[in-house]
Amino acid sequence: MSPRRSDPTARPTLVDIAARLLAEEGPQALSARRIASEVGTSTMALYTHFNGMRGLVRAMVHEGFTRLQHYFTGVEFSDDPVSDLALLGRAYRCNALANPHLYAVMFGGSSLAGFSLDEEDRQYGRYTLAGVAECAARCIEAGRFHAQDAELVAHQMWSAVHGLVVLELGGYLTEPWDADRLLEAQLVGLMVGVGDLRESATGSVAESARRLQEELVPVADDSA
Amino acid sequence: MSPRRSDPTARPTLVDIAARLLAEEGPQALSARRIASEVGTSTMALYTHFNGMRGLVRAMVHEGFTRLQHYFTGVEFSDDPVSDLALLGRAYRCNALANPHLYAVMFGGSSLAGFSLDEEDRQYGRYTLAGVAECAARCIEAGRFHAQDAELVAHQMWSAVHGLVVLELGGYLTEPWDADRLLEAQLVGLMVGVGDLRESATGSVAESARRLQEELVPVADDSA
DNA sequence: AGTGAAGCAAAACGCCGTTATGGCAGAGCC
DNA sequence: GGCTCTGCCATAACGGCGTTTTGCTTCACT
Repeated sequence: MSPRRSDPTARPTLVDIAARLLAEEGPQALSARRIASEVGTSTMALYTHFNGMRGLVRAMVHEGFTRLQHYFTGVEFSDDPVSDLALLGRAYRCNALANPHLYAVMFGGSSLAGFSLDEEDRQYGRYTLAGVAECAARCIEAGRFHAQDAELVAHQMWSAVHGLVVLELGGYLTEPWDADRLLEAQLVGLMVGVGDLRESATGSVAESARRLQEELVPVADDSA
Repeated sequence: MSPRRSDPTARPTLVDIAARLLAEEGPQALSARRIASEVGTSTMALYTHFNGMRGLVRAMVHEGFTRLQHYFTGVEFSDDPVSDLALLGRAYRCNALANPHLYAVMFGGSSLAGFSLDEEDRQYGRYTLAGVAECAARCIEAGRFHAQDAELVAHQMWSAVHGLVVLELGGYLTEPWDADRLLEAQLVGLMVGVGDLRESATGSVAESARRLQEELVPVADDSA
């Protein structure tokens, strides 16, 4: 009945090749026939293992959230939780820029092969962001934020950075209001908006920019 | 060479029917054959008038921005520019909720028929948001915002609300952190983040919620 | 009336996702 | 060893897709 969503031992190659195809040549290269010929089998393999094209796209979405999770776990908690939160935002963007097409499929855009997420997929996605809420809670505990609801703060963070990334991937952000500059303003604005002092927020965001190079880039580079 | 992008006198029916099809049955109903049979012609009409499927999707994107513009012009400037700005954010969301599939195509999601926007399309989209920057400038002039760059504020506003809407349309925002609640927090957070006093921001955002019913809903309902 | 261009119907081409059929290899059992 | 049974996949077909070609019709202009 249900497609074998993520059985890494059985056919890791198929979803990997599909992900590579999507990343390198975009959505239109991701056809059942093309994948099959790339793997060296017939299209039937795709049906026995993934119950069709939709099942494979679903498996790829899960893979996408796993990669996002990987970026998130790369940020270590410091004694400045606001800096941690800003770094999580940067990590979110890094993942999206590293896997732009996959990211587009994950968040409802790119209706690939008539694929649409179901509630289980979305719950899977929400769970990935649990760490952000945890970090927001630490900001509140530290007295940096006046906001009370850590989950709400996490969702504000999510939608703000997500919106920036979608516009960036869509090519809407160009000089002089490019994504890099907008991100800095957006992060500081977010922290101040939920209660941090502007001076503290500016410092923490700047600190997170420093940590991006030192902590996160090595994590992104290591080969799984 | 170039497809007749928006020639309202020649074939208004074709793009209208296509838009209706997209709105009522979603992206997979939007096929050249289906549209042709709905209009009562052959698929060739689609090529003589729009240079193929991509050209028609492009025309629909322009139509989408026109609708967004229509929502924007529905908000009248009051003597509280922050309330105006918040209302523009609400108008943006209203348009997206009224035309969800079209909205998805406009912003890079939903790679319909291999369609992708070109720089002209994006410039068309950016121009639509000029009014937001204008309103942000009025907030700055009124001394409500500490931020200096009105365009930057407009972009922050855009990406924050855009992100919220994309997550909402993707089904990611559920109780108790639903889109309605998140929008209120996001709007207040934005205003405070760019320099408004929390008390003033809360008042202006609440005022904009009142105006949404009085000003904008009538505009949305009037038939063109 | 003659001529030109424009618009569209019909059919075909090469893709697509999907399904039905059938062959083949290996496991379990006698 | 032989037998069956099951999982896996190659092949081929089906319907639908966007697009192109061809040619007919219609209509404006001289």
